Amino acid sequence: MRPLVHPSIEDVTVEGILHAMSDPVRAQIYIQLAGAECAANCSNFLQVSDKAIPKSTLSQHFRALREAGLVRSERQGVEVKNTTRCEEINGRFPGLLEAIVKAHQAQFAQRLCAASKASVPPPS
Amino acid sequence: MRPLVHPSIEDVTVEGILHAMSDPVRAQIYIQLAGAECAANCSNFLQVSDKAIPKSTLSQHFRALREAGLVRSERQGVEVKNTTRCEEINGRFPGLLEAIVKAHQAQFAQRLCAASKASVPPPS
DNA sequence: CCCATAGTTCGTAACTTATGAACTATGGAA
DNA sequence: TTCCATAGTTCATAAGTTACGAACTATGGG
Repeated sequence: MRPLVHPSIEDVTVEGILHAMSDPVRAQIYIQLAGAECAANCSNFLQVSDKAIPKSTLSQHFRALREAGLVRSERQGVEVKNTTRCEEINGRFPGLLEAIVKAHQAQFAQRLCAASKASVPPPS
Repeated sequence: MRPLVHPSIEDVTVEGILHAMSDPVRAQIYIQLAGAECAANCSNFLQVSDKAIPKSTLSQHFRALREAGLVRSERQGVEVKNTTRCEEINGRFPGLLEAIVKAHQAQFAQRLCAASKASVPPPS
């Protein structure tokens, strides 16, 4: 089993970050990691917004996040602990991650709002 | 030939924007459009950062930008004029496009800088 | 040593993207 | 009109990417 590979911060690209964050499952994972107090292991995400994610798929998503430079993964015993590399990325691309996370959250809020309106028929 | 389709602003998604902007050619096109004073036609981009783009590919890139909601395309005679929808998008996702464009530009500047250092050997 | 847990890798089917060739639309010239 | 050039789209297909079940690997107990 090959070791977990992380790009050095100079090799992290905007394209890579945007691509990684353009997948809703990965974006959700990243946002939860960013909001978490401590490192999370992969299995914490076998369930993402009501959707079951097969573990091979999850493993690939973590690899994508790792190779884009968004997360750092470290073996700890039988588990892999994941943390974001947001500080490094902020150093290189200030404001980028914050804007992306904020936009994802705004969209989530807008969807919730739209759904609640849909369930209450409009005044005729 | 089917007419040019644009999503309404409520149907524009963060995922879609990120995915569209994660391609370097599309990002370059978007950034140039955003900086342009007037609408540009597609053929202005048959050449993007020293790389020739086949016109069928270019057409697909414009379609991707259009369907992600990033640009508006309008037929004007034999040409198609393209403009960004940045104001609408800023209304829905404030700061997102600005951060992405800024990051792409920062990366471009960093690459230029790295290249100029590489051509001058380090002091031994 | 064996098992359970956590995750990775592999193989393949499904999807996406790039591009040449053929097509369509528009506007002007003959 | 008819013909042609220009600008772009669409189609077919080859190449690349992604999803996920099955098989595998690594680690830490009993």
